Amino acid sequence: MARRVKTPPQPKSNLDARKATILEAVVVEHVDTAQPVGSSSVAQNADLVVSPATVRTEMVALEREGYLAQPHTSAGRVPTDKGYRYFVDHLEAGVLGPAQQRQIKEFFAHVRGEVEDVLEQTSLLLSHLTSYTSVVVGSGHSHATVLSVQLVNLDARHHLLVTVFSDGTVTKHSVLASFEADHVEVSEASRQLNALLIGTTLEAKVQVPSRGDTIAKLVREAVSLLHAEMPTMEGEQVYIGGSAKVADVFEGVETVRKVLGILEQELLVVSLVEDILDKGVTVAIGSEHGFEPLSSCAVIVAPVSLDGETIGAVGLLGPTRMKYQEVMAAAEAVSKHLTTHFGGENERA
Amino acid sequence: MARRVKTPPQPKSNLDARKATILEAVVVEHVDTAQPVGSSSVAQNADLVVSPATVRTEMVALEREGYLAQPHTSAGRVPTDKGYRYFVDHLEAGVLGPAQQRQIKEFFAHVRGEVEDVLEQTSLLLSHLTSYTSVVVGSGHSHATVLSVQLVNLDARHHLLVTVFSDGTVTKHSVLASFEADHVEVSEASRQLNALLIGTTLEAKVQVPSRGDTIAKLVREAVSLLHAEMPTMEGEQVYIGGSAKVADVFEGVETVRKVLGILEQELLVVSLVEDILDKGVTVAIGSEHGFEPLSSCAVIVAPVSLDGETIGAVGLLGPTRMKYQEVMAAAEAVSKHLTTHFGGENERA
DNA sequence: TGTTAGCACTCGATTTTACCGAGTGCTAAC
DNA sequence: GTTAGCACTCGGTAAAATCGAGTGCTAACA
Repeated sequence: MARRVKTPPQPKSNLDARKATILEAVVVEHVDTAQPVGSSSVAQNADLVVSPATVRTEMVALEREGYLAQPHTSAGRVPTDKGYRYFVDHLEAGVLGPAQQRQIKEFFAHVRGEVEDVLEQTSLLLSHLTSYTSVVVGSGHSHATVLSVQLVNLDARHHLLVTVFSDGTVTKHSVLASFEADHVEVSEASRQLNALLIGTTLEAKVQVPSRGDTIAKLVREAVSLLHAEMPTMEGEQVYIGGSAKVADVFEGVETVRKVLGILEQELLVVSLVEDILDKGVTVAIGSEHGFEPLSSCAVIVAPVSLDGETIGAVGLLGPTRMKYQEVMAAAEAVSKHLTTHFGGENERA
Repeated sequence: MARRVKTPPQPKSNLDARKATILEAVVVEHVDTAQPVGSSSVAQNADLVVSPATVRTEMVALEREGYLAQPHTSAGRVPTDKGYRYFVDHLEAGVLGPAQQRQIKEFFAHVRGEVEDVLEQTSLLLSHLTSYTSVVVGSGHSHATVLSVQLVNLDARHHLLVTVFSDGTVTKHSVLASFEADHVEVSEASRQLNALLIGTTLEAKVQVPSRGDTIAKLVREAVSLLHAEMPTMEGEQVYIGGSAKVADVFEGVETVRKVLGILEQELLVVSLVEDILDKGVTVAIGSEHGFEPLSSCAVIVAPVSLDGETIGAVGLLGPTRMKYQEVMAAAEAVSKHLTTHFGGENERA
């Protein structure tokens, strides 16, 4: 039962100033200590000038309204998902520490290489920066156009279809033909494929030759292979950085196992991140993403765009008890840098 | 201090039959129960017809010789690395369960797609089969020959060098030129590159044009990019399956964290596997691989070859307390299947 | 009416103690 | 060389005792 997150922020979450302060104090302390927070530490800590007793009264109210929970009688309070949600919704944009800022600048000043490499490195950066597990997603090339297609023959029946797209990605497909084709025929097929496909996107229909000769058959085979890729997630790239952090950050072997298991299924991770992005949200807390096995996790995402188009995302996965401000700032900073990195690179207008 | 593993098996490991039986019983039971093993259970269990007291005497000897250890006085015995080593050295080849055999057959009968996909799937198979973490390594294409080179231009200064090798791998390299080049020049460079490189390996030196024109510069740039790849591990492929199993199989969060951290550094994993392969060994137990952070692990490897050449390996990583027989059988079976899978595919002689 | 001090009470966490028993090493008899 | 017998060790578990952080409630207070 996923809690729906609407674009208008905090539909009815209106807490008076003091309750808000108390909630915030509880979140901050609990994130820091991982322990239930008692009334007295809140009373001292925050810039409230009230007694613990008053705080207690407020806490009872906050609990009734679902922002806090009590692990058991006579323990302190712990934020609920709803409590965290209020907290992040009312978080003013965090600033990154100077050391981290420098680290990011440094990184993007020196990083080079293929897009794939950059994304992979970025995922490591993010994970180092935040000490949570990071996910970097590069969207598939659904509206990239074909720059070049080439059919290379390995032997009489095996060929390799290599396609270059305008976004710089390269795909390969094995073509296993039921008939033999020689070098000349393959070259000709290659030429025809180029003529046919260059400039098109994979979504576009193309007119394939219906003749029955070897060349036409090769062409048809190749085109269908390429287009078969579309409906699947193929072409999506996922880079997961710091999965070892899972063991640090979650307590309980069971949780660790579950989260690691999820991370292994990269398709799942991609769709999770994209779901969250689609909702227009940057943070999904606990059950909000509607993905039960990760109900003790929070996921923070930030889109990476190019020409107004979302071409990927960076994400961070940690426990709901997470340093939201820092992590959100890091995700945002990195996604911005990535955006300009690719933007600057592709100045081919 | 890595224990050297020489080709001549068990240099001085000669235990009389009874000691061997006892050691074996201890290993088997401890692998099964994860508990120290006492003299009485050994006396009952094994087909020894001696009393616990006798077993105890033998155990004292085995401990003195370094095959067994005692967690503390008045606990049972636990095998040492040396104990496990003796055990696996004297293991007759295990047979796979019929269910597993079927699973493997099934898998290789139905698997298709690119080599990379097959290897990745295989790593999942292995991990399912054994419930340990698996590592599948594909060697780089160091002696594959170039089948095709193509330079595709993205814009005036950005080009993409796409190379197809005889082993079916495809690489891409961004070429960022300091000068502009038009479509025609790039095509010509592409043509020349083909003439120059087709049929060569990346190890071979080629005669690049020394002229100063755009085309020659492009060609030189491309060739140097390709050759720069060689010394690094690039081209190595690693597929790790079931890293979540780490959390099941090792006790202690600390160990889990450490092992996961290692697994993240894929280069490390590759070199570990290749080290073990180089030693001509199939099992590295505990400190044998000389890699301290994995001192509580055993690694089982099996090479995958093609035409007598080792083209990759499958590996399994678990605790030293591991089901060696089963796992070795699985690794061997899968590596055999992989070998014939690729062997059968590439019948282009 | 909202705030606070006071207080009895709860209940998980920690420490203490007691105890059990699996397993050992040794010795003496077979 | 093997075995039964036996005293001894020591980790693991369970029961008991204790502690104290934190609560909810009530009554007094501003």
